Amino acid sequence: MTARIDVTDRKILAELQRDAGQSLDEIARQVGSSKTPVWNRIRKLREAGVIGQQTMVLDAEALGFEACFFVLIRTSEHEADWQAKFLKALRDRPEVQEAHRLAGDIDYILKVRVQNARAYDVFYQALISEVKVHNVTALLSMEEIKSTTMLPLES
Amino acid sequence: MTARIDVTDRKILAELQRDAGQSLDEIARQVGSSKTPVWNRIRKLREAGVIGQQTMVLDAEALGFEACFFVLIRTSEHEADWQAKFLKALRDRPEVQEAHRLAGDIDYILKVRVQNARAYDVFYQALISEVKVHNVTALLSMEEIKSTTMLPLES
DNA sequence: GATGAAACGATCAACAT
DNA sequence: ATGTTGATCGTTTCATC
Repeated sequence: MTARIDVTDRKILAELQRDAGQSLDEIARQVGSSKTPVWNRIRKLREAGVIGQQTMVLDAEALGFEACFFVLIRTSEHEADWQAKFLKALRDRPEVQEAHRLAGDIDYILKVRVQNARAYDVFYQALISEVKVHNVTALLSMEEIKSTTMLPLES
Repeated sequence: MTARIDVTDRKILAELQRDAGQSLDEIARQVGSSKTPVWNRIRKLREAGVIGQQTMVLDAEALGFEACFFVLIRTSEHEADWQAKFLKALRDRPEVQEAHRLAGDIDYILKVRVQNARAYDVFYQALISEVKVHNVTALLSMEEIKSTTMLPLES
């Protein structure tokens, strides 16, 4: 299933996640190879789904998204169709940037990025009116110390 | 300070975060403009810091990062130099993908991506030996329902 | 894995509105 | 001031060795 990913592949991936804008020549130089083999590897990694979306990371604050909440959710419902409905609600709401189902006491965690506290409340009210949840705790971020999607690929 | 960002800028940004690989011509067509003005706007947004890193999002699981933890941290220390040391520790550790300072009861939340539970323990032991923390709760992700850095820019 | 050719895209200057 | 055109240059893509 999973294609074998060797040291050169990992170096290429490390470069691509660091700066997806650089040219093949630059990447080839960094990984100690040349254009064509690098290009073929990238194509294969893309086909295998190892490489996903290519995006520009934007400055949330500059665009008016000044509030960020982490939301801890406990629920008493664990039937399949409740879950399907809940997951769909999360996937459909663009303010939800992350959603994970957890092991243990707390069932779900969300990261929600909104304009301000009032916009969070609108989101919250809409969510709880759509699906029943037992307990919700919102943690308000005061400062984003770090935020990256980069994986440490130096192995 | 913050440059005015108009509707066209927002449309361009929406396209760039959706797919940073598309050509200027495509973007221009999508936003109803043409190449040069779009290019000038992108340059300005880049200079203003609204556009940050250009990256490829990789499949963490395919690369062997099979465990993801959210870590809730309480501390009793609130002096400036403790904080500086703590923040530096977080920024220096590549397994920390997100770190936020919070309002309220819990002081910090981290998102930590590692190979497996044992690698998390190594990280945890290293962190608490570097800086004193009062209380740590780790939430283990069982399923990544959603993960994006995209901001909802349809305003 | 290297070479090179053809298609394509970015960048910028000169021009037009 | 802002949009349009096109020339130039670099890059990607792919066939061939």
